[in-house]
Amino acid sequence: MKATATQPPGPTTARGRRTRDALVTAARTVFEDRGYSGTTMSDVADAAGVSHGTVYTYFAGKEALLAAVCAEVTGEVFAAVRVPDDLRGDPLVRIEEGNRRYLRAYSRHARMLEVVEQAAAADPALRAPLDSLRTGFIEKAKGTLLRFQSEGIADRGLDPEVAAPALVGMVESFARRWHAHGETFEPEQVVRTLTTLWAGAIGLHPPSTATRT
Amino acid sequence: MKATATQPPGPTTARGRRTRDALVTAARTVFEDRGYSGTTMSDVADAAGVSHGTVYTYFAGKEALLAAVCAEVTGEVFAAVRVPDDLRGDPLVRIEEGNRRYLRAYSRHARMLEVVEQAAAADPALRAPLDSLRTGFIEKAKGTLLRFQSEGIADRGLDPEVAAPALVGMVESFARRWHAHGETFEPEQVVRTLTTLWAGAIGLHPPSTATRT
Amino acid sequence: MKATATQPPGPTTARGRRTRDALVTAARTVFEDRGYSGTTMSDVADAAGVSHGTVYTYFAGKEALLAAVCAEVTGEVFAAVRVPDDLRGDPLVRIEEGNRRYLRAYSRHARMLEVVEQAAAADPALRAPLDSLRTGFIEKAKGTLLRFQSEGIADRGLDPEVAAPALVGMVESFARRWHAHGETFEPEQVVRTLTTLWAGAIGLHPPSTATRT
Amino acid sequence: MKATATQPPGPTTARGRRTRDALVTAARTVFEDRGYSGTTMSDVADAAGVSHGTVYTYFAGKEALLAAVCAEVTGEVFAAVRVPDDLRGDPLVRIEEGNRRYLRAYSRHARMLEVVEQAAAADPALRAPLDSLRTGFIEKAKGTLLRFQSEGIADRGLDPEVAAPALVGMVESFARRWHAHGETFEPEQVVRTLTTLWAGAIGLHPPSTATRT
DNA sequence: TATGAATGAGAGTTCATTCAT
DNA sequence: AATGAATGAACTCTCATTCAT
Repeated sequence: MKATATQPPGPTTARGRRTRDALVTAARTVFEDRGYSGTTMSDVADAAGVSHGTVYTYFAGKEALLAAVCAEVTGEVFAAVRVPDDLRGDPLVRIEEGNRRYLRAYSRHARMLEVVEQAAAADPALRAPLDSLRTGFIEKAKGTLLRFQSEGIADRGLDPEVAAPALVGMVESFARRWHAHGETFEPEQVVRTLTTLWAGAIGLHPPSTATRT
Repeated sequence: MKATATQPPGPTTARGRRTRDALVTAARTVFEDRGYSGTTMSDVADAAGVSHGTVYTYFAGKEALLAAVCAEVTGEVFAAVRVPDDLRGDPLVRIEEGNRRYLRAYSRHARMLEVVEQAAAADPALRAPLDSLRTGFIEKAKGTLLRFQSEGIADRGLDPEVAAPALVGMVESFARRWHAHGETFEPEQVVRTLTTLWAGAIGLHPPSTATRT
Repeated sequence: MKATATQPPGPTTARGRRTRDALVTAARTVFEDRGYSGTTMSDVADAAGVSHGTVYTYFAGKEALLAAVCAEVTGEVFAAVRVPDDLRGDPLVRIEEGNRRYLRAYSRHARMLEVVEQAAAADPALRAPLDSLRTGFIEKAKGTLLRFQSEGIADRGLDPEVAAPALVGMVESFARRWHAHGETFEPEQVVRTLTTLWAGAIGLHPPSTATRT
Repeated sequence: MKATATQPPGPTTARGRRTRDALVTAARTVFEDRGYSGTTMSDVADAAGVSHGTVYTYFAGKEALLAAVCAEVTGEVFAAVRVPDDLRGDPLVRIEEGNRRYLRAYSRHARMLEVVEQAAAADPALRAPLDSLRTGFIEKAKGTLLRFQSEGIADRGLDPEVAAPALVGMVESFARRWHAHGETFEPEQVVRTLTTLWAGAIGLHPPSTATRT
């Protein structure tokens, strides 16, 4: 472990804020390019156009820098996935829209999430934001499933504690694989297929099926 | 970058074989303990009871060492998951048995797979064995799905290119999460639930029992 | 503080022993030249004619290196000061010979002792050898004083717990000052004076005084 | 080496004087707490409640800051040790009172003197104030001894050039040791013993009482 | 006078890898 | 085949000092 270096205070001047932002942005790019362990503090400083000592003016160390980038990323992902209320009506539409948004958001940030995962393997402290992101999605899925079950339109025999992480994992792992390999799928085809899988998996038999044919 | 070191030839004497085996075994233990980047060549040499120079007699470098361990592990996993022919009859049973074996095999090797993934994030050359493991499972799933579709017992509207990785990913990501967190599930309950999801996802409506008679 | 780095094992080959010795010798010279904080590991490596990584083959760090030098020095000082038994007769001669040897040994090692003291101020772990050296002399002085008192040839009103450190300190601080400044004293004149002070201080009135006149 | 920074001019406004004083006071506390090399300019600035850039408004650098603190301390010590004229009569009383005051002053400032010594070891420029303090005491002792010798109440065979530094060193090194270790002595007992040693060392045989009457 | 952002030289340390024995 | 001494590039992090505002 490391002697917990004191986190520097936030910048107080406009110039400081600008520099800090430049550092986070630069870090994001460089981390995506070279991975966590492949990135040196000097790489980041260079990319931000400051001396490497300056990085330590704003971040206690490499880890804190990644944490800052990570917070930004998970925030963006989570925000991008929120399904608006007006799509609440049809269960299938709701699932589909969720998947569409998730895949879109995940793709944009896939590399960075991969990098964080790499870093977290070496430094468990970085696991937290990833976990809370994932848990957030799982909780959402669990809520959806429970509602469907209580409405009688989903298989009541399913254990939501198992089903929810499994289904979230299904979409996430597909997205990861999609990004990692060069494989080219037609996005809407993917969305449709995953939605069918999701719906079928929970035994969805909505009145909407009638409408859909 | 790295000067492409030539892979040393395999051991020719019995003693050499013994040393090599000891190294692979030691490496496996140490990697699981400390992760890839957390492990030094000396750690491995110490654990195997040889001097660190000796490691280079058998392996071109750290990466080659991990590759050797990785080959062993993926081989074991793949072998452990093969479903015997006599369970081929009932589709549901077949899926269930596949999931059961997969989860079991994954648990045994979860830590090592995690380590390889960590290493692969930093060094893409290590990606290959992981990919081929995953691809193997996906191909199997694809074959199964195609057969079910041609037998008319699964949803013919599903694109197997999307569905297969998604379903394999569902089980894998559940297994990973299961291992990573301390969460305790009742194994058979998990198998049942994942099987229900799998079957429902592909729209399995087995005339199986009927046909079987 | 520092994560206690594991102390490397001693060298096992002749070559290793040679290198280690060269490092200790080089370190001694360089420390004397530049002080502890003014010396870099590379300075030492250069002086020993090895790469700087090699230093870490034998010493866990800078501190361990100083400790090794320090052990050597304190050992030498202590050995050099032992007064042979055949001078045990006359108390005055005994005191004089003790002072003579102490001053001589101290002068030879004054700079290094100063350096260790400097280092100890920043890192209390290094205080130990210095303290035990000093305590060794004080104990010896205390023993001498007690014997003289019990023989009735020294002032019985003196508290040896105070007098012993004071008298040892008198000689030590003179030696230090002598070395630090360029001041040139005639060595035997110094020995004579310090001996007179020592003897007078403890109220020595030996039968020997008769002989001495 | 270091670019000889020009010493900033003294503060001209009342506010400036206040800030400068705050800095010296803060520096004294922090140096005592963390030692010279363990103290950063920011530590001092923080303790004084100013930004670290401000320190350079008043002091050319870290060294100059220590010099300022050091001047204050040595001044206080020297002042505290002056023996008032009305104790000039009895030689023994005079010696005793000198020792009492010295020990008292030393205790109050022991830590800071230690710190300065530490700094001086790395940077000889800081040696000056310490040396002049010590030299001051030695000169005083020399004067005393010479007077006693000329009055015929001290051993005329002693070389004051050697005896004076030795005796001052005796008291100083005792005080240092007293402070450094946790040892608890009864102060008056120490004063008495040191005085006896001092007096005996110079062969004081005061017709004092006789003369005094 | 005060601020605090920026600098950058430089330190200690690690470890994969090479190579003489 | 085995050893372990030697290498040296590379890295993270510190902090005295400067300077625009």
